[in-house]
Amino acid sequence: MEQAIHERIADDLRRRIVGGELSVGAALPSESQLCEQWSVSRGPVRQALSALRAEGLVGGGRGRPPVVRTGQVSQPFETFLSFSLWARGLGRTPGQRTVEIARRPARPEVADALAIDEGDPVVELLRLRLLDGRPTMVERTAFVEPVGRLLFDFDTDSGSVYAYLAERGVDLSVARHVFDAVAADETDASLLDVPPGAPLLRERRRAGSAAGEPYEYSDDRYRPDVVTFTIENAQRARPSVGRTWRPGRDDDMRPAPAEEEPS
Amino acid sequence: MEQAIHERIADDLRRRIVGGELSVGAALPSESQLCEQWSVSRGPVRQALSALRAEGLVGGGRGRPPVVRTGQVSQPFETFLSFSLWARGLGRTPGQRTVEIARRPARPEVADALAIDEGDPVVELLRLRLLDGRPTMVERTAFVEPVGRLLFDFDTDSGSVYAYLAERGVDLSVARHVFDAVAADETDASLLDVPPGAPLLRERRRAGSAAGEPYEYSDDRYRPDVVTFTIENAQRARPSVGRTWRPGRDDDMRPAPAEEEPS
DNA sequence: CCACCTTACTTGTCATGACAAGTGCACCGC
DNA sequence: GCGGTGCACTTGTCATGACAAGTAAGGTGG
Repeated sequence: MEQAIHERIADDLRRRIVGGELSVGAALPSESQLCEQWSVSRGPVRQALSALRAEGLVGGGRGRPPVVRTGQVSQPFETFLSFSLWARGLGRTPGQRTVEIARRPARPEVADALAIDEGDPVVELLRLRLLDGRPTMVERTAFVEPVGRLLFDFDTDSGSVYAYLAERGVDLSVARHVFDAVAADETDASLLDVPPGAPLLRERRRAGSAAGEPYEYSDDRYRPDVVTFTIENAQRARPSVGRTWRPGRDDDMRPAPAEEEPS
Repeated sequence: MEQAIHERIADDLRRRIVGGELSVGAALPSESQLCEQWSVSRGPVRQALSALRAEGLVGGGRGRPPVVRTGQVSQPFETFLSFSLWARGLGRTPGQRTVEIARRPARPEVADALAIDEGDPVVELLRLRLLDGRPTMVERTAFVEPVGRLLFDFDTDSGSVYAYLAERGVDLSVARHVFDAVAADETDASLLDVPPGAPLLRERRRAGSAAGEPYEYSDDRYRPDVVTFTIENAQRARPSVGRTWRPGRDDDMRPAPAEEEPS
């Protein structure tokens, strides 16, 4: 028995929900029916349904059979952390152009985020990320020195830094993302092909080990006409988060979007 | 017995964790100990721990007693939905200035978001939201007509629209938030006291009933120097989301933030 | 002194049984 | 026809019991 029964039940139901076999609003089999189908007691069945409920996939309550709430699944941790993995999962082609990689003393903001002293050495990476060849995001990442030094042995244009670090034994398992908006500076503007001062969606990310030790701090600036971030929120279920690609047109970025003005 | 035992156990442990009595990294009582303390079987105890695990508060695994992972709790649904409730929970004073409330035919974007026909009547509300008297957010909300009509009997400058709608029987129980960045138009600029074209953090929110029927669509534009949004993400636990107030200075918004430029 | 193994303790999983509480529908009386 | 009632079915909650699987510590043999 490799996988627990309740996980197999959950996986099966999840597959049927996201696959569309069970459409939104449709009623799932009742607990007793699932018990019969899988020849198990109510325990594992309830455990599976509880997991799906926590994911926000199914709803329902006492006296009411479970129903499909949505076919949307929250993006897993790795997908949410790595641009390359996210793009590939979307079926798009990720790309990158490394502008510079450098070892230099930590600036105050970086030192604070990485919990090291100002002036301690860090490895900073400045990359332009592409989606199907289109400029999408400017990434300014600072790694603590023991992690960053690994990057000098790696072609940062070739693939996912995250996957490379993972196979080198760097465990990134907790992350904190803070979102705001900034105006494009000269570097952003020329790389992303937008006018200077254009609004960009900024994600500042701090990621580290399970113990809370920070490994990387990143300042990512997205073209808001290409990428948005999404939070799905329900009364009782846990929120689900995701990064969303918007297949917009190239000329979509106007200085002031007047089309949404009321009156 | 008003509250189920497993909920009482979970509440007690949660209180002790966020209250600091159980610090991060500390071990919780083992299951058998909790069984003794509460004089219950393992069922409710495991249910309580499972809930806390889903909230990301505790970790641990087979053979290892549960440990406190973090004292941070995800903001509850209502707090994340209502500006007034959020501000008050923060200990700040929310304020609002209603610029206009109008009944008009739905524009295409609004009609699409509310799943009604273009030109169907909607009630649109344009408000400036304040935090401790400082301009913080411009809110453009469109309600479906049956809900929006209630607002004409309500002083939209007096308090929380959500609290009012809730007590009138409107159940907002699912919401979807999409984040991007836009440049401030003339209206935004004059209300928020920023230069036209300044970058704003935009949250577009669609909220509705549990059945998925949309009730409101809102375009909220935040001053990014005052409010940010946060996602806390861990390898196995569900993500926790929050809206964060940044006690910044008033002169913090420069045309181009050059201080974060590398090299 | 160190590597290995045994052992006690922990959590994960599952079965079985029982009752409470909520929902929806069919039936019945008016 | 219509409204109210009762019943069948559903999920929520909890007890008890059992075994598997993983962890950590202490003892043992080299």
